[in-house]
Amino acid sequence: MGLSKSSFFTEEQNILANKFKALGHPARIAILQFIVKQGKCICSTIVDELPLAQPTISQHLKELKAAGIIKGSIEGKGICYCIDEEVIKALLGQLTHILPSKNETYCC
Amino acid sequence: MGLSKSSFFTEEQNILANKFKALGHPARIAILQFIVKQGKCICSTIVDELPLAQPTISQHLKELKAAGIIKGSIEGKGICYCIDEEVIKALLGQLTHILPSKNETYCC
DNA sequence: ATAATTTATCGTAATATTGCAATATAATAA
DNA sequence: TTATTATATTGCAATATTACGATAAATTAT
Repeated sequence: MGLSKSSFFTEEQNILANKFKALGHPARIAILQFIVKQGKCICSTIVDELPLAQPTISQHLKELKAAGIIKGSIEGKGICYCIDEEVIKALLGQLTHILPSKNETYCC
Repeated sequence: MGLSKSSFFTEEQNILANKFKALGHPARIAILQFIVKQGKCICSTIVDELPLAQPTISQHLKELKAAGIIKGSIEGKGICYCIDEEVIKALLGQLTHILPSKNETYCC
């Protein structure tokens, strides 16, 4: 029925899936890469950098923030976003768990 | 207009986003975790394990396979799926790149 | 206060995803 | 051959996402 049956899965599975989902769009990957490239936080420079309208960028930033991937804080005129290191580290850990241990035998 | 403007982004960004997108659903996380738990590949045991109909599981497996996250091979009666280690390793590497280097200063 | 700048929200059209019943396909078993 | 078992595909309804114009809200500058 189109409704994703998230209630049938564990809270952990839903949260993890949600973070990956937030990373699952080229615009959001581009935004993250740009934030990392700038080193320090930036704000609406992203709008000048990417071929998307300001409301669209704003929406993507909101999603990344809702998933906990980035943090934002007011800085002077605008809002300054940056990567939440802890979240990325946690994702790395969880992806490592999905990596099967090396000494097992596989069939494929 | 709803159409994701993937042509405006690099091939690399699109492929990476696609893999994350494949991981961005609780059912697919559950499927991957189950495959890992079983160690060896399994096939339609997933259907008995998860609260989803067989065509739905089949569709999720197809998406995971299309994104290159899992591999499948015919084994006896059924089809045997397993994690593609190399892909997970590559994802780990790319996530590490998104992790900013530690000695920088952040504003958030 | 007014203007300028920056970011967020609303509304809505186009498209994509999700889930499943029904059905098809493929391979083995009897 | 005819069953049986395992997986894939089709078609469709319900819902979600994507993108953006218009507009609002918030802040700084003049």
